Amino acid sequence: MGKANFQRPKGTADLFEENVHEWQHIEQQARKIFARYGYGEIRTPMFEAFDVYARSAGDTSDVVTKEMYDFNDKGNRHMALRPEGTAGVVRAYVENKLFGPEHESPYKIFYMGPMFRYERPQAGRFRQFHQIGVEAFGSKEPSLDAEVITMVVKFLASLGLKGLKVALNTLGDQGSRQAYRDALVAYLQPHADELSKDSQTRLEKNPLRILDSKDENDQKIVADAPTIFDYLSEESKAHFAAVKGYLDDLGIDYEIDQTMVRGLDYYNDTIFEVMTTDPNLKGAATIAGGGRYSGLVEEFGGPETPGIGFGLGVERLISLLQAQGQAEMKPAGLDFYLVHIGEDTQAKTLELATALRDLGYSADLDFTGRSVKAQFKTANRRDARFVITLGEKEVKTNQVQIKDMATGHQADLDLAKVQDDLAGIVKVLEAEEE
RNA sequence: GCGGUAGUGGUGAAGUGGUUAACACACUGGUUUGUGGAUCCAGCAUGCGAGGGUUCGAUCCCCUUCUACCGCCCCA
Repeated sequence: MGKANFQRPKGTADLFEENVHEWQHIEQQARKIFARYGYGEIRTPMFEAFDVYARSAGDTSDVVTKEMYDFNDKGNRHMALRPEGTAGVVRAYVENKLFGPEHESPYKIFYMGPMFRYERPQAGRFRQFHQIGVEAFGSKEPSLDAEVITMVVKFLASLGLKGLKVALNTLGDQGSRQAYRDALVAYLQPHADELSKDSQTRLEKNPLRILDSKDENDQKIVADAPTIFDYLSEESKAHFAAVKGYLDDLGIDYEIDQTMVRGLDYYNDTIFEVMTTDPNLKGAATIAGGGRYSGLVEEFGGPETPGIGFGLGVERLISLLQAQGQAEMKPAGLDFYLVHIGEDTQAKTLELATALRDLGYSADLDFTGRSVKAQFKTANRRDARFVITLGEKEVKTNQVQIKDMATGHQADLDLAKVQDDLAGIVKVLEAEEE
């Protein structure tokens, strides 16, 4: 293990080889599908002024009070590594006046990259983790809610995931939410003594959280609590009904979950989560979470603009993919592996490899002076389609051997005419495979 | 931030207060020297997360620390 001081920071990961392939696949899939829905990419800084996050998340939220990875820079500015994507995107939206008339509305964008939270690592929870997220600004239309939800579902489906469910709820508008909150507190207050310790503090800080408490007794008490649906304004009711209607039309399955709430204050109306029912990820069942919000753009000095978005945890997504055996982790096999014998062949071999690469093939060779047998073993391990052998003899005659690793058949290849010959020879060898 | 479990080579792991730390996989080399995926042979931890202590002696006992994992808070 070596020196203890050179360990990677707590809660971070090094990704390489197979792991990277799955990441690339996911990111590529996201770009492809989001583009179909008209979402362009936005890249914002990985850190912002501390206040950007404090302002958007609410000063008392856990994210701000205990999870922020913050620091003072050399100019004594209070900065923070981004704990989530929305705040930075909203800041950029306002700062670049993307609400201006020359830009599309709704303004639809996605982002992907690392996020940071100073907390104790655990299953599906890291100090540096990655999110793929989406935001759409400037439309209150419920059809946009439906589009966003549909897009996540389609994206996840494209990765071959199974056992997912979309949980849907509404928080109502500001007024509905406040009225409901009061009603909930009024209902719970008489039971305060019976509530779990955690829920007693939640009663003060964030009563809605009690709804999804894990404590059994809390759940019993909550079972008879009033629901948000009793307090929705007509407008919020209509909005939610419309979202459900669109999702039904689109054939997207969802479940209404009245106990689902949000950690951040700015959400209202539609909220949703995509969760897995896979028991392996019980502690990190939520793969993606999002919803509609209002007031954020104003908070950053822009015009009143509604928004909707979601964030998706890539690490969680990957553990789920792996649990389901869906992770595609085989690297692509090599087209050509060049075996060379003798020291004088190195130059010629490198030359041939370069020529093959210029022709668009993948090709590799040995750089450690190993035996022919060893080189063939490597070719095999690299899943090479063809092996080309160069020895003293071949260099002299300019005729090399090309071997089809699947069949063992060999043919001669004229080095002087690689470009013209190759395709023909490959065709012949392939024919012999029949 | 709180509580719990663990930490042996590239990997999975066995193991004991006392000369050479099992076994398997992987890897490297060889099996007549220019040909792979099989078999067989050989090699592969001066070291048991790090630091300190107890002891004649510690990988195995004690303390501290780091890290990972599990649960809570919270969340992706």
